[in-house]
Amino acid sequence: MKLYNSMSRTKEEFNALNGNKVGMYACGITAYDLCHIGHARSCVVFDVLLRYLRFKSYELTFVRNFTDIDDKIIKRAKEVGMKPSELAEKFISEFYVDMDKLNILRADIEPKCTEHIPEMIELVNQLIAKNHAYATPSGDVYYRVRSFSEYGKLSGRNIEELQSGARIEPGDEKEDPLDFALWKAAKPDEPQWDSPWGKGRPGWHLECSAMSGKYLDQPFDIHGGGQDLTFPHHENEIAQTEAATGKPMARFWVHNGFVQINAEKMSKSLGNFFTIRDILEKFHPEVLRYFLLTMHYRSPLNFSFEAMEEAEKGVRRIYATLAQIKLELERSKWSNMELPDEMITEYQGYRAQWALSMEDDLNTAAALGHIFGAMRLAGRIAEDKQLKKSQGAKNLWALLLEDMTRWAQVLGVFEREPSEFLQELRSSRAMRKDIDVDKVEALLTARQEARKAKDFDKADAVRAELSTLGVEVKDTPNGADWDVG
RNA sequence: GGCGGCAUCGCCAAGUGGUAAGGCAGAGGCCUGCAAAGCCUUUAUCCCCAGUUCGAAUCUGGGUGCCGCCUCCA
Repeated sequence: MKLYNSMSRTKEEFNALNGNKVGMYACGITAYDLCHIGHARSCVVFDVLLRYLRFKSYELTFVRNFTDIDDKIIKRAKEVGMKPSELAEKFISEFYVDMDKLNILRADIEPKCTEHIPEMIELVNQLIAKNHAYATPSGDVYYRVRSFSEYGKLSGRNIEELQSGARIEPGDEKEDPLDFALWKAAKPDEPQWDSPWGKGRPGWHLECSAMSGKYLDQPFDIHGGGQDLTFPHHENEIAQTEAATGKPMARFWVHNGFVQINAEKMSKSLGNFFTIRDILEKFHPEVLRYFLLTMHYRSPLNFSFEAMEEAEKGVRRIYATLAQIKLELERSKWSNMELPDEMITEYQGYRAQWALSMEDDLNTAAALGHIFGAMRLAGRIAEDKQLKKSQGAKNLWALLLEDMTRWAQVLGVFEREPSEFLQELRSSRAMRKDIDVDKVEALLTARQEARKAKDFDKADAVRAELSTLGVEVKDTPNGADWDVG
């Protein structure tokens, strides 16, 4: 497959160096608050990458860390009167709640920063020994950025450009404004660990170098994260790891694009901030996951509730078609008729295009387009009175369901039993629109009785009433059904 | 100021040299007691200008507009 490598700024052919073993590391969350849509996107993107690599039979080891100690955690813990470790634990468990709903698979290894202090200290020791780092009298340790000649290679910056923007805070003991902290001397009332430089705690960038180094062979295959982590976080990881080991850190650097609100960056300061929970109050989690896959992972993605409603319709349509096909397949007798060759060819086209799309830098948006194509074809066959009873239709539908299982497994959507999912989706929509389900059922029964008596005026009146409630009635061969309009 | 990205139908969105996927919305039709759902048909020459090429949404140069990073951030 082709994968865009931020380091080379091109799509490159991805292959594993070590047989079919692949090591992947993604920067996880800092556990100080609930996850927002941006986290959801990043996690979905790397979840699909992980699923796809496994689908392609790579033997993948995926590491995703938790930052469970840093400035933000300490600050928030003070605000709410918790210990930083308690706060981090709380938000790590909240993370799992959200991610499970979004059908994000667990990483193989989910290391926590505070459980890897010795590894980090060891890494700092190596850097000091190689003159890439220095301790200050107060017990801070800084990375000597100018000692690493390749600094800036990932983010495409050079030292001089960075120099102009860098500042020294009062009281800093840095040799150079560009230097960044590897180890921070302890402050009173803050979590601290013993180290050769006195009590203190690790800097943020250090943990990813230490933990990826511990769990993955270097260079490992894929390092992922949000676009904003490119600089300085990933740049600093590279500086740390490569200066210490003398080996490249990772072969592919993969960055997902940002979620935006009204074409602007989502941030707390702008007040345009949505947590995953905010969304799931109104929408089924699978709708969110689907929505996140309708755009290429490197593009900025504009979030809105209107866009979510559209996504919801898309998901519903796929499942509705699947449900219809499953129903059709219950037929016991099939004619000997085969499908026209053009239909077979068309179907094979969607199938092939799906694979090509995924091969091309994980183009889930295009892949979904081809799934729609396949669904439309399936529906077209079901519309044809002759074809729908044919052996040919049966074979194609069975093949489609089989393919769909694979597609769903990779994308992490459309995995559910269609009828069950449609029920859940309807409940979710009914809740969002404040629809009283019991009342709807009662009206529906009344309408059915009227219809049985051929009292269509009354039946239509009831339907009109349902319509004002926001409910649309569907008459099917198996009775009346309803959905949120 | 430096670095980078983006601009495709009413909206969302694929498409990196060979003649514009798909979704949502709209229109007409089939189906239906009437509807809904579904299916069929239908709606673009790709921000502007110049250039390269037999051929460009796709490459080059210039312009305009928007966004991101450079400070914690998925």
